[in-house]
Amino acid sequence: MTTTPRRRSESVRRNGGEPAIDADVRERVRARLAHSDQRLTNHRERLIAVLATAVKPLTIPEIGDADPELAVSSIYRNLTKLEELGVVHRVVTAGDFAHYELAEDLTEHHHHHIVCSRCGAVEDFEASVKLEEAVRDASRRVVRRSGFRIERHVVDLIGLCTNCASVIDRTR
Amino acid sequence: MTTTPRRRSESVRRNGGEPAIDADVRERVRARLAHSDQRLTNHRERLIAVLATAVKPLTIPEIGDADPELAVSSIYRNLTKLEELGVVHRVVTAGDFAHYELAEDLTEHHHHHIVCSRCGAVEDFEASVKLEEAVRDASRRVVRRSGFRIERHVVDLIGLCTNCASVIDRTR
DNA sequence: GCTGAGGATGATAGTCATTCTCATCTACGT
DNA sequence: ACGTAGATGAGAATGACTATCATCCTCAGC
Repeated sequence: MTTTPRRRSESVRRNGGEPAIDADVRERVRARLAHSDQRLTNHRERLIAVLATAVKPLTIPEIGDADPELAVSSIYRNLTKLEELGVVHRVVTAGDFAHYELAEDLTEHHHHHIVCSRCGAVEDFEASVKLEEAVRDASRRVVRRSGFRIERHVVDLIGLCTNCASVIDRTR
Repeated sequence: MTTTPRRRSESVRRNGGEPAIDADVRERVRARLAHSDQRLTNHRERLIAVLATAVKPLTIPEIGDADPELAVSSIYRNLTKLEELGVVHRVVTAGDFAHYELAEDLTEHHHHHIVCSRCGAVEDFEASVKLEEAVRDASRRVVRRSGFRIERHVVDLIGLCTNCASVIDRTR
């Protein structure tokens, strides 16, 4: 991977206090896990709490920083399982680490991403109704034409975050 | 990474013959390299020829298969350099390998991707005018609001390719 | 409360795509 | 032809991610 500067979590929580999941979200997660005979363990709940209180998709180091009780190997194992069950989504960028966020049908908060092509940093943004309609149309057309079974879409705006932009300007 | 089935290139060429670049594209690539004091070497030209004749973004193994003369380490080194110069784009998916394609302003062929969330396979599709307008609008809004310097956008439709869909159906 | 069995945890070792190293080669100006 | 800056390629190194396995929970049945 590219020699990306390693950022760690600064202000990653939506609020300052203890991470606590919305009871509603917790029950929906529990239901989805139960559906596949999976338990909502203490650690999984804390993992989801960290993601639920974040304002943007988090990397594994960021999750570990947010709750140091969580062992790295368990974070990886649980994120993989939770992704299979559709509870979380992996957001792939150009950076060194994958980013994870809660699935949108749990948070009721459909959004898209602004991604820095240099360091892989991710931010959220919400799209217009027109954009969503157009994507839905395209999706339908593709399903009909190709054999793909489309499940969701990604609309990313790629560019340089302020930090990387200034670094590049200085280099030139 | 997930236990992705390792595909190799099957029908990856747009035509069956020797890979040859469109003279127009070659000159534009040469110009862009010269602008940064880089040479369009024989190997770089062949690398670009492989990408230019492909119908979809290619992985490094696929590039190596298409032209076995190209050493893997050189493919990586040159793709990295060419990406910095905006000649190629890296397409990140959930699969084991990154995919590369020629930059759109070289091919004059703006398109988007259908990505399999299970094996990372990628196909191209073209978007409607409405979608493109909506994305452009969103992009402008984001530039004004965040500090990001938006350079391009990605619209991916995520789902399961026919192959992975049938595998999953069989598992259930 | 006690027990046992299936699953969860976490330290550590392993894997493998990607990057780095460096000895060699090539292309171009002089 | 010569020198040099850059390009090449084989192999080593890196590091994100996964697999392993001994240990720890959790909970149903007693």
